[in-house]
Amino acid sequence: MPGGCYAQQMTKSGNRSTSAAEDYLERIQELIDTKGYARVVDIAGSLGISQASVTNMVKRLDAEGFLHHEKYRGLVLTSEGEQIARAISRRHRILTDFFQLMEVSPAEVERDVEGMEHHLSSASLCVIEALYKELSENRQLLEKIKSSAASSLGSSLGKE
Amino acid sequence: MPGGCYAQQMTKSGNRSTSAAEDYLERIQELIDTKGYARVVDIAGSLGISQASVTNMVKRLDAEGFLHHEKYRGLVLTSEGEQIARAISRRHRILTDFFQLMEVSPAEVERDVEGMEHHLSSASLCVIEALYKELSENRQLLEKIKSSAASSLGSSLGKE
DNA sequence: TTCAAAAATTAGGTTAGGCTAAAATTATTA
DNA sequence: TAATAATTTTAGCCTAACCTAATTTTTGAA
Repeated sequence: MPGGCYAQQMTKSGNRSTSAAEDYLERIQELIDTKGYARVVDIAGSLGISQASVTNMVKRLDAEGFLHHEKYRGLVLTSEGEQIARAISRRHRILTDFFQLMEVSPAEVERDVEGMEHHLSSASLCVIEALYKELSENRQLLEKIKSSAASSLGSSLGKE
Repeated sequence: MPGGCYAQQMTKSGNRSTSAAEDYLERIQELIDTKGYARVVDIAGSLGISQASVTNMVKRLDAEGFLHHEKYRGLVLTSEGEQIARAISRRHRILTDFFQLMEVSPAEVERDVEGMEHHLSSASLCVIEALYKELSENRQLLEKIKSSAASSLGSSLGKE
């Protein structure tokens, strides 16, 4: 079966990417995909943090080999950085698809996925992916699960 | 339906509990449940951090109203602290049950759940719970999902 | 082509959550 | 009960990741 559930998040060289670093790489890749380039000001806007913070992190990501940065000029991801960005973004998509299918509210999906995407093993991700596949092909089952979830959610105060 | 999917993680007073604080509260409750008391040295051992760090966090949790601490003596959770501990511990159980059912390896389940349990909305948790219920009653479906997950995992390098 | 606005960087500061080493307190045992 | 061991706390330090304010560089419009 093609499109397997790969999801490595470590680098060959042993460099550890933190959750924050992974978020930056993911956004940078997104910006490059959509606009062709990623400026500090756009990264900052997209992540909701200051430009100064972005500059600092970019410096660090350069030092760690995830991207190349030329001062006042621009940046490009290395293959290592791009690999991480793609992996995170794939996790993001799988998790988002899954929770959206289950009709969790958009705001909650976003928050939950953002919180989870850096922490799931490949195995668990594959489980989510398999469930998504099954439930999107089996609407009757999907309805059963959704109503079961909704009824137990109903008997509580909710959280957000 | 009893035993609804409540999972609030905020306090009435508006005190925000961070992930770290929630981990402490969860462990403290566990220790109290099993040994009757929670000492600094045991909390430290259980979380794998230094006793000094525990003392500091305990001071903070006291100041924020999650527990009462008497120096050199001991500590007890307030109802607010206990409420958070129970909520987190319930999330922990639901997630662990789910991934165990899916035959994710024990080490991965532990890491994944630890990473997720502080970030999931009630709605998403209810979905997981509903899936657990359905899959544990429908072995045929369970096998289908597991083999689908395993096959897509197989076509990758894995991660851990 | 110059100069103001925009973008990027630097400098210096904060907070959370860790750490070690040393001091203080409590518990245990000879 | 006195000394040693265990536990807890304090003091001081570190890192990641953010911040604001000030400065430098680049860009774009008159």
